[in-house]
Amino acid sequence: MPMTDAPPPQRRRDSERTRGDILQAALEEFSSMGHSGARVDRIAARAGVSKPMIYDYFGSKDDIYAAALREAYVQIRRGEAQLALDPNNPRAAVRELVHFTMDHFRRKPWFIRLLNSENLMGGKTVAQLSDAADIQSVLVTRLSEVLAQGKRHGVFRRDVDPVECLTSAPMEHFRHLAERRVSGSS
Amino acid sequence: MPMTDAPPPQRRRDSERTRGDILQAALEEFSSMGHSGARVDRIAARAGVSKPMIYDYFGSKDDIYAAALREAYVQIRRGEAQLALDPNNPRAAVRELVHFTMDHFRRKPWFIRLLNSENLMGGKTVAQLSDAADIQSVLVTRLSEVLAQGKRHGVFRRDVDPVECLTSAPMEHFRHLAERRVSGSS
Amino acid sequence: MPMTDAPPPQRRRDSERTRGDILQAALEEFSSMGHSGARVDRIAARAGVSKPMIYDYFGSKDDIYAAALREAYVQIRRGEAQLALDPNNPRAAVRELVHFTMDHFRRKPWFIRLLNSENLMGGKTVAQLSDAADIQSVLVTRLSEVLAQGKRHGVFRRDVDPVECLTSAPMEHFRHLAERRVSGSS
Amino acid sequence: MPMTDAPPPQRRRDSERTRGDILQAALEEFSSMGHSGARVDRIAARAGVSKPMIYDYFGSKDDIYAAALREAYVQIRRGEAQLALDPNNPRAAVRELVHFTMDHFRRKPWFIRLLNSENLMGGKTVAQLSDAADIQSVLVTRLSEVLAQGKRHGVFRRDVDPVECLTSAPMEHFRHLAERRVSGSS
DNA sequence: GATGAATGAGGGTTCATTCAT
DNA sequence: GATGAATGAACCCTCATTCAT
Repeated sequence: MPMTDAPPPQRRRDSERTRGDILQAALEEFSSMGHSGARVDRIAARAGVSKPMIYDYFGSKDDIYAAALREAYVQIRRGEAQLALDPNNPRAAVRELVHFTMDHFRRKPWFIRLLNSENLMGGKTVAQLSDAADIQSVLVTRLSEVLAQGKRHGVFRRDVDPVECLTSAPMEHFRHLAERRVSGSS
Repeated sequence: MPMTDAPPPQRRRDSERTRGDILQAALEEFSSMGHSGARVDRIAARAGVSKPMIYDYFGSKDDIYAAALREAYVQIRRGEAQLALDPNNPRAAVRELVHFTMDHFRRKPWFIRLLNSENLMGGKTVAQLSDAADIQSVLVTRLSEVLAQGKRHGVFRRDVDPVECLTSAPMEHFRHLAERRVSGSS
Repeated sequence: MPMTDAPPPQRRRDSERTRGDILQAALEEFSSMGHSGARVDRIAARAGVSKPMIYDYFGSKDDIYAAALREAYVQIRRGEAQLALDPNNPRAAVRELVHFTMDHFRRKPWFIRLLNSENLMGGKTVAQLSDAADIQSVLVTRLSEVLAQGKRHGVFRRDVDPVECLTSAPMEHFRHLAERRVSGSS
Repeated sequence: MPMTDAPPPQRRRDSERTRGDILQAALEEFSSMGHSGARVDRIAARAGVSKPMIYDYFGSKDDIYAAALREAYVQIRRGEAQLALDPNNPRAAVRELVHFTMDHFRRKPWFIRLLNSENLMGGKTVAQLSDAADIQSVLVTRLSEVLAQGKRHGVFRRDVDPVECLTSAPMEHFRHLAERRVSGSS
């Protein structure tokens, strides 16, 4: 009579991994359901842990939301940091950055949905993450370099504040592009 | 003694107006809070009616949501219908349509937020509105006309399904524009 | 086939009475179980209402607790107010007051248990009831009168602050009496 | 090389001390927060041990509560046992006992609060401690001696059951004293 | 012996929805 | 037609308790 009955669920003892699993599950749940539509039970189920663990690792639903948002930004910034931007060709560098961002949107649709969900809850903005500045600094630094080079090369007409680029709503940005595109092609 | 067919119209007027008030309140609540963030109490308070009235006029929270979505589309379509599109200049006609849409987005920010909130509730899509087809038909018709003319004039290279234009995510649309814009300007 | 099935629970529509029922139930539950031992479910069950009603009438568990405490004081003060105290015999008046209080303790044992339960939750004291002063003022007034008369008649040796009488812990009071009694009788 | 019978005693010492620490922490927690207000986490933190240790040394929250209650009684009884009561002066002996008890209350306020907390949990009474009788027997014995002597000396009018003295609520006891005091002084 | 990690069972609170006037 | 009063079903969160190292 061999031991054929599967071992009991064998609760994970790896706290690092558990934390990651919860975060991933939260990312999925929040981006697909929004902040108020998300259910802590579902996050727990997706992560394969019990509900109280979520409160052990993160403090509350809002805290997991913040952590998920933070994680999303960390992921995209990490990708940007690994980009090889040619400092001598600022135009191409900007193009590269935009392309990477767009590609990230397409490859991880939950990202843009998660960002959108921010608008739907009063007051909770990514800017309120305690270390938001640190996280965004990666992009700011790279953008600054590129813009500085561009100015030096005479490619861009005037000083552009990289932080302003970040804070201007993407919609506005796209709107401009769209309008110019249409009028430009007539 | 003029206008003596009195009471009924007045009643109906009030009834109609109450319905409108509720709808407007729902529009505001849903677009600012999202589907699950919205509270029926708040809609009632905003509309200045009691909660049961809401269930009298609409059947359930989801029904009000659908009605609000419908109303939003009706409003934008009504605007489009009043647009004077030159059938002999399809390029300009498309430009006009896009401009109107963009302007609508800017003037009524709740519209785009309401549309976004759709993605955040599983399954509930505008397509599920019972008369979605009818509502959208205004735009479809106009777009069809324009595209047909354009094809005839040789402006557009190939058949374009107007419905496909509507269902493709706006983001995708913008992405194309953005990518072309960048590469086109290098 | 006569109508023998009892009418449905016939939900109470009398908000005044419902409020009173909840308060009474809370009084019982809190005094028998203490603040943290009390269960909102049980209060609701005792009062014969559903749980949400408790949150409609009072705002939270802590608020019902405060209301119950308040009610307890109101009840004992009401009794004191109806006491006929002879202003010309301060000694007898004090005796009367003490007797009434003791009797109240004996007739409504929950009262003293409810008061005791205060000590078991940090910070929550009767003094924190917003209108504590108003409620206690009945006793303060009566006590002041009696003490003033007593002083005038030369019965009490010196000014006694009635408020101090109230704030001094009953235990301390009893301890003094007990010690004097024992030593006095030796 | 003195004192080489080393490890075991030391171990036992530590074990004993850990147990004592937990008990002391429990005493503080239970008397300040009541039975249901007490948190096992806090007891562990106060005692400087991990939570599972508590379940190793005691079996459950209720068991710690019982142990704390027991410890409280053991402490007061130990004090009483060391009292030098003059068997030939029963009146003074009783006075001494009462004085000691009152002093104990004053010096260790948590004692009376812990006792009070009993009333606030249904069913859990000191009487349910398995060895309650043994613990209380110290006082019973001493009281019996004193009362017996008193009767022999003709100081007390009739048989008094010492156990009844213990079970009658302290409040009742104080009430008698208070009433007599007031009426006696008129 | 000691502990970090994990959980079942329940507690307080909210919310969409209905009843009865 | 209109509403104050009421509720079932969750939802977020906590807590005593145990497992596995």
